[in-house]
Amino acid sequence: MAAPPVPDTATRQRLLEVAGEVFAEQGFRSATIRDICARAGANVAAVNYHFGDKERLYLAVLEHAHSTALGRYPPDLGTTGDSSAEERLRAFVRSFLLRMLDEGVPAWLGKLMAREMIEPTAALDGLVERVMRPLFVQLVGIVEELSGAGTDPERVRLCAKSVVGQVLFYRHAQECLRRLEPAEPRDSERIERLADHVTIFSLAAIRGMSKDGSKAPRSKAGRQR
Amino acid sequence: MAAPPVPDTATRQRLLEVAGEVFAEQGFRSATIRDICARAGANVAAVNYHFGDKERLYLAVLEHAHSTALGRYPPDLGTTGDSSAEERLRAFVRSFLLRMLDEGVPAWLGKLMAREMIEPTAALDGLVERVMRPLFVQLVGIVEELSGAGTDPERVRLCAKSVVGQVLFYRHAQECLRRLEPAEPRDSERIERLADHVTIFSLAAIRGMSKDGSKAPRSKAGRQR
DNA sequence: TGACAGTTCAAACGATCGATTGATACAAGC
DNA sequence: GCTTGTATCAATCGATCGTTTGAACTGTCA
Repeated sequence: MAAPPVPDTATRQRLLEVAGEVFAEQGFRSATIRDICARAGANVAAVNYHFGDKERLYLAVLEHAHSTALGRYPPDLGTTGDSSAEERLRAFVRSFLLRMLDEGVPAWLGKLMAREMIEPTAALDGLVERVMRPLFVQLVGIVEELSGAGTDPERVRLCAKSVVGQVLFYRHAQECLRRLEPAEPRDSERIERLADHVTIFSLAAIRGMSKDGSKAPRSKAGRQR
Repeated sequence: MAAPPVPDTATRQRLLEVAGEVFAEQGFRSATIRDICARAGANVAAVNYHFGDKERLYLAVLEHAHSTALGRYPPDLGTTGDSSAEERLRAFVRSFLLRMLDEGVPAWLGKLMAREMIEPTAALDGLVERVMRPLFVQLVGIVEELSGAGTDPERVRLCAKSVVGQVLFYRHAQECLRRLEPAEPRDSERIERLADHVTIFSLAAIRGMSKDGSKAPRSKAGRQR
């Protein structure tokens, strides 16, 4: 009886893509429907017609972007069922970097995710459960295998966070790095170099920590005040 | 001859502190002068009277917050002139974490910095040159000493970025972590644990990488499409 | 052709924003 | 007492925001 909820897709699709750019550039609150519609060549009323309101447009953008990015760069990209943990770690790091930094993922996904992490909207809860938690669990599995059986689960999770932190740094600190180190090579080549470094650095750390229990540089310093 | 440019400081000081909270919560553009003035118990015209306009209030907030934070938690906190590189690394990591996460630095400094990195305003250029670059140079010096003389300077810088990335992760991903791992201990104790992990992890990585040249897990995988 | 659902449009609504204005209160200097 | 400079206030301006409205246009099926 009811008509299909999403019949026409021409204007709707343009809005979805343009809105991604604009939300990534300006943030949810500062982005204006007028700007989005103008860039999409649509009327101001188009957003309210196709998505109901501004917030539901934003949710649709996040959904659309993530299914695109995870389809293009899956976290086990290039590995097979019997790949070693080292290979799977590198694939995880590399695909993660690609999703965050590569142009054409769409290009604004990384920026949009960074925004959502710093300035959460109601969409973050769903994002954590549907996207981030599965990815993190997968990474914890890899690190666990690298650490050897019997390693303290808390330390495994800390190491996994160290890996994620290194990757996210190149997204979150992008504008700072652009000012700190103006000359950087082409993007695709740079991403491969970063993936190499993060993988080697993390492997050396995990192996080194597994060898000797957990020797700290004795925090005799600090703790004052 | 001219009167001192900042004679009274009662309202001005309250505005400075309240504005920090509000800018950290809402971001520069979404924060409103009305909200700031209301929380500070001042009239809407107070900001324009004391600071000229909204943007110069924002600059004053950043300036004020950083001089406070670096004074409270200097990057060589707890070390002396003849401390080892390991001790200086731990002091750097720990004070960095404290500046980003500790309540009462002021508490909103970390959030404000995270925002400025993701959504840069005109203030970021000055921030990079006056705050971030000196800190990064200092860290590079520590990592260089740990890596041993003759290490590729590019790799030293990459390792320094890996350290910074791990620390910033706990600030930038705070809202995600709160959803991923709801139960977390008291803040001050947690910061010490994080400082321990980041230091140990990074030391193991730097030492492990220095031992064997730079063996990657052979990126035979990936690279397709 | 005519009816109808889907889509687009110009125009307007009420709300809220940053900034300005002119009046006022207060204290110090002469 | 009078002037001067600092500080605060209520009131208001013009601009811009998200959203709504009702008419116009499109294609399809009877």
